[in-house]
Order: sequence, then C-alpha cells, then structure tokens
Amino acid sequence: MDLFTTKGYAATSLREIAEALGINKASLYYHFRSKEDILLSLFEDRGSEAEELVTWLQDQPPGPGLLQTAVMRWVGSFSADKLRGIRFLTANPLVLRGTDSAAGDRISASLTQLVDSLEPLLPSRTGADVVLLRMAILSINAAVEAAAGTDIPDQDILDAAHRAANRLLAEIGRS
Amino acid sequence: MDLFTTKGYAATSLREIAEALGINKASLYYHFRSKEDILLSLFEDRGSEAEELVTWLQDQPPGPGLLQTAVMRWVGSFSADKLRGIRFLTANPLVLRGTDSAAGDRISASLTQLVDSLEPLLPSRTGADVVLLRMAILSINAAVEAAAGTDIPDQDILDAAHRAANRLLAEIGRS
DNA sequence: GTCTATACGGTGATAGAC
DNA sequence: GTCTATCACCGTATAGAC
Repeated sequence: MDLFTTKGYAATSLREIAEALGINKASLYYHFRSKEDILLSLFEDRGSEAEELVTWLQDQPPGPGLLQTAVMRWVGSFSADKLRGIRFLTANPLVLRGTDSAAGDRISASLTQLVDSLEPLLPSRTGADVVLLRMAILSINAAVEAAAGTDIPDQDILDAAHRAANRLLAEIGRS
Repeated sequence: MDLFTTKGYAATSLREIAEALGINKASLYYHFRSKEDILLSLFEDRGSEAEELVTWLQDQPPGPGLLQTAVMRWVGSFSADKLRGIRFLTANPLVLRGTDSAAGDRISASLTQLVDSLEPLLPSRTGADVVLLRMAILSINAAVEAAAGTDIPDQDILDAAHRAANRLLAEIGRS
C-alpha cells in the first residue's frame, strides 16, 4: 500500500513489489492471482462503516439535527490507523472505479449510498448545498490532502477535519 | 486533457490519444517529442496566478484581515473555465511530481510558495490550524472532488468553494 | 504532416524444477 | 513456497517513404 500510495498503482510494477518484499516476482503469484488481486486484498474488510451508518440512519427519527449528527458520526469514525487507506484513495482516485470487481465497487457504492441517504435531509438542496454536504462528508480526505507533504501529526489532521466538517455543516442553507 | 482526466495519465496510451484526434500514433511525434511533452503542453501557461498573489502579498501592509483577504483573493481567482485543470489535477495527483521537469515543478512549487507566504500570517499556527489554512486554499479542489460524478453546475461548485473557504478561515484559531 | 513498418524495453502472467 | 526461464503483449519511440 505504501508503494501504491507514493508511486501510484499503475506506476508500481510487480517487480518493485517483490523487491520490497525480498522475494521473486513470480512468487507473488503463489499468494495472489493477479496485480488487481493484490490491490483488492488491501481493502477486503473496508467499506462496512458506511453501510453500518446507513442502517443506523434508517432507524433514527427524522429531526432537524439528524443531518449534523450523522455526518459527525461518519467523520468521527475515522481514527489515525485508517488514514493509510485514505491516503491511498487520494493518491489513486480513479483506481477503484476501474476495477469493476466486487470489492472495488463496494467501497465507492457504499459511500454513494451514504450520500444518497443524507441528501434528502437537506433543508434546501440547492446545488451548492449538496456540494457543501459532500465536502463535509469528505472533510477527512480534504484534510489528508491538505496536509500532504508536511510532517503534521495525524491527530492534528483529524482535529482539523472534525472542525472543518462542523463549519461546513453550519454553512448549509445559508446561501 | 479529457482522456487524462477520465482514464488517468498513465492509463492513457498514445494510441488512444491519436485515435481521439483521428491521426496515426506516429504522427503525434511530429508535434510533441514525448508523452510527457503532451502533458506539459497542457499546463504551459499555468502556475502564474499563485506567483502573482505572492508578489501582491509582499506589497501589502500586515494586518489582522490580510490572511482572509489573500485566501479569498486566491479562491476568487478561479473561474469555471479553470475547473478543467483542477479536475485533471485531482484525477492525477501524483503525475506532476513525477515529471521532474521545469513546467511540472513550477505549478506545485508556486503553490508551495503561496502556502509558505501565508502560514506566517496565522495567529496561532498549531498543526490543526495549518491544515485548516491549507484546506481553505484548496477548497476549490475539495469542492470539485466532492461534486465528482454529479451533474451539479460549475457555478454551484464555485459558490460552495467560496462559502467553504470563508467558513474554514473563520474556524482558524478557535481551537 | 501523415503514414507504414519496426525496434526495444518493460509489463503482467505462466510453466515447471526444486 | 520460492525459484529460473520464458511467454505474449503493449507501451513509447524511431526510421524513412510519400
């Protein structure tokens, strides 16, 4: 994942991966069936958080503060150890869409489903408000990208993402 | 640029580019010396806005509102026709760093210089505040990414970015 | 300016010995 | 499980005719 994040998935060859592991290139094919299989194995157990939030959301009574609660619950579900996955995704934004494999679609689909569940809760639903909502949801990604290249600690990045999400939510509907 | 944005730079072959242009693959080498040359030609005249803002900034008298003014000036300098470049950059975040060519470095370097000029204006300068500042500067990018896959008009995306930048600036120092 | 033809290297992937 | 050897393929890039 480190190689995919720093060099990009397409630009990382199996030779480099094998080299980093100290084994031969052909030995990779004993553990994985293809290069894409290596990629998907890194995200096997991911994508469940969004689905859980969606089901949680369906059990909640609709109210004025539900949107804020749900988004902050989502943003708050990220801990420092999950930033590695975020960093990979921001470095390879197109790669999951190109897999057309089950695991690849699951992550993007679950996030789409989350957005679809939250958009109806918007008071106004203008174009800009929809963007602001999505920005709030993706504030973790934006914070990671903003801090790329610096040596800012992960906890500060998470703090900034939380505060940004709060502010963006407060801006919704104020056009 | 459309091909590089939708498929990714590395995943786009010269054959596809030639096909889209209706010419032969080899004919490309009459107009460009290499694939990287095609990429850099798309950004020949870019990167100057950030430099202009930095020089403008140096002539301004320091004051409490200078940070906000400068960031909003930066965010406001983006019009709808510049979003194509932003979309390319968000789809290919690693590609400019890998060129080690003059034009490639110039864009990222100018943005780094902008950040370096603005950070000293921060009141507190904690880790989270630095991230928030950088998020405000990159709010255009974040808005474009948030709206990816939707049919939201460019003007709404720009509106959301402006409002987001304002909110993020207001959050700085409030830890 | 555009074409055909080709060189050359690296890629993902396979076969089979150990 | 790991290796050597090899494969077909596709990538960028070049040579040279028209």
